[in-house]
Amino acid sequence: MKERRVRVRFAPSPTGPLHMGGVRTALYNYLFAKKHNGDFLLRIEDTDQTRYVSGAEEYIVDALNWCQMSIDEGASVGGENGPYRQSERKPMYKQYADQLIESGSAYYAFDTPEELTEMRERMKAAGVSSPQYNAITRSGMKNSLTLPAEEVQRRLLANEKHVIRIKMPRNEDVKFEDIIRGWVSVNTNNIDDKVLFKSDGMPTYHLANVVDDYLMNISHVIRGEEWLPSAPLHVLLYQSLGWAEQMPKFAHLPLILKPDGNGKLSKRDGDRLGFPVFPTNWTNPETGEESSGYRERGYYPEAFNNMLAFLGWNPGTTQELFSMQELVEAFSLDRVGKAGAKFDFDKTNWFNQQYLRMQGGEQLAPQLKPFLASAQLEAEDSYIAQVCELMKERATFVQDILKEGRYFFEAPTSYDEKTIKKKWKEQTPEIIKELRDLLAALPSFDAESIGACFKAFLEAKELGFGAVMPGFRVSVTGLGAGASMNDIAALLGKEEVLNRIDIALKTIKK
RNA sequence: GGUCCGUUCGUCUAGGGGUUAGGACUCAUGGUUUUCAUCCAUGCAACAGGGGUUCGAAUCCCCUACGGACUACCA
Repeated sequence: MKERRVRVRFAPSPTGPLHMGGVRTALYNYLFAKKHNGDFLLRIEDTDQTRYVSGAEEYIVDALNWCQMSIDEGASVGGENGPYRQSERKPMYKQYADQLIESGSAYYAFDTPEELTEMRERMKAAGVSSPQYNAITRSGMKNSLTLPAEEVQRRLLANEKHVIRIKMPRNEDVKFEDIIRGWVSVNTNNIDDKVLFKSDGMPTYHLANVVDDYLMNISHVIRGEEWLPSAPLHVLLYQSLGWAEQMPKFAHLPLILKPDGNGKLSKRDGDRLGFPVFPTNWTNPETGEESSGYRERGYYPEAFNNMLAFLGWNPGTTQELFSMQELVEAFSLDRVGKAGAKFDFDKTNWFNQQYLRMQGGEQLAPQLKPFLASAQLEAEDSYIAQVCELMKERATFVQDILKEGRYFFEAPTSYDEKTIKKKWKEQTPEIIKELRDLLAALPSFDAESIGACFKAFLEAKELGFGAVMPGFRVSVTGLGAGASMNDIAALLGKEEVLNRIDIALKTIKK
């Protein structure tokens, strides 16, 4: 049998920013597509006009972009199967709804919202916990199954408000094989007569989704587990429309759970727990409320992707650091777990730290520059690169290099109190002064010479490291801890170091 | 409530009949370091419970418990 070309879609609805769970779904789709040399489409599911949020679609495209998932087909890039916004595909759906009516798989329903709630309440009162519009209840409602044909015609011609519902068969087992979960079987008695076509002329998710996946020749539907319960309905739709042969394979992904308590990670968990849930910053256009994103917090998209990929998937080896290309090569849906994964912020930071460290000082320098600029500090590129190289081991984000090593770019304006209190003894000024003069006489001011000089000084004076080093460090950096003083001093240069010592000796008072 | 899906260290997970149940993050301890971080080493720590099947079950089956998703003219 000829293999079908792999075509997958990520199909968010533009009701707000994408959150991590959505990004991971997109990522798995992307990885799967690329692994099989297939296509990754972005389809905007905006059939609910009342929930449309302006800027959300742009946000989604931008976020995907930042995460380095290139879109093969979509509204932002075009393609042969467009349009890629369901609102723009509106005229395409009606015929399929009509087809379902003609084949007897669907029917018109004229019930008003009030009548529907009335029915539900009546059922509840009768002891039915979750009332459904189904094979039983539909006989008591106003629809083309109960109303005389002439009246249905009359109402239709009069343009009376109506929806189209699927006629869910009675007592049939719908089975399908999910790539992640295996065979899933649901009896149709448990599924209601879902609305396929709304009274506003738009299809619901279910119809639009199936029609579009068919028309766009989607081979695999990879989506969140929240869709598992409606998958049987979709399967039925493919069958009723005569598309059983073209039905895509399904893979329902486990959910990403809140790190605390229970439940799936939601948009509202945002900054509540001290970490972003969004890939990039988002400002709610209605309320002006701001939510922080990984990009702006200083995370690398590679680290973010790597972390996300491992939330529910693993390569089966002990390798944890994967470039996008490696992820593509290693990815397989077989290795996606079934159970939900709690998000772990510590691990996310660890990934970022690893990615930071892989880079050389020259790579890091341009990243640090904007932070220097906004702190109104400046330095030569090669100097910044050296600072980065020296400091990267102790940073999680590039900006940490500035945070931890501000003294590389300006003389300390204050001195760490704890260190002064504990280490700045009565004789310290005198010792530091002597060391200063020794350093001043050094012909070559490199780390090695400084180290040698320092050591010789200790030996001559019969002093321990602890008696000299903290004073030296705090004088030059203002801090009690940090990178090797030899390296720091060498980088700063002789003049600057001597200068700082002089100032410190004048300034520091016990 | 109903339907469906799930359950291995605190967290992410490996493992699919015979393993001292492995790795990673976190944490703790020790070593390296003038210090902090890094790095290295070590440690803490798990098969939800009960029944089967089997010579043998974390692994297969059933039940229970717990968790989750869904239950709209939202996706």
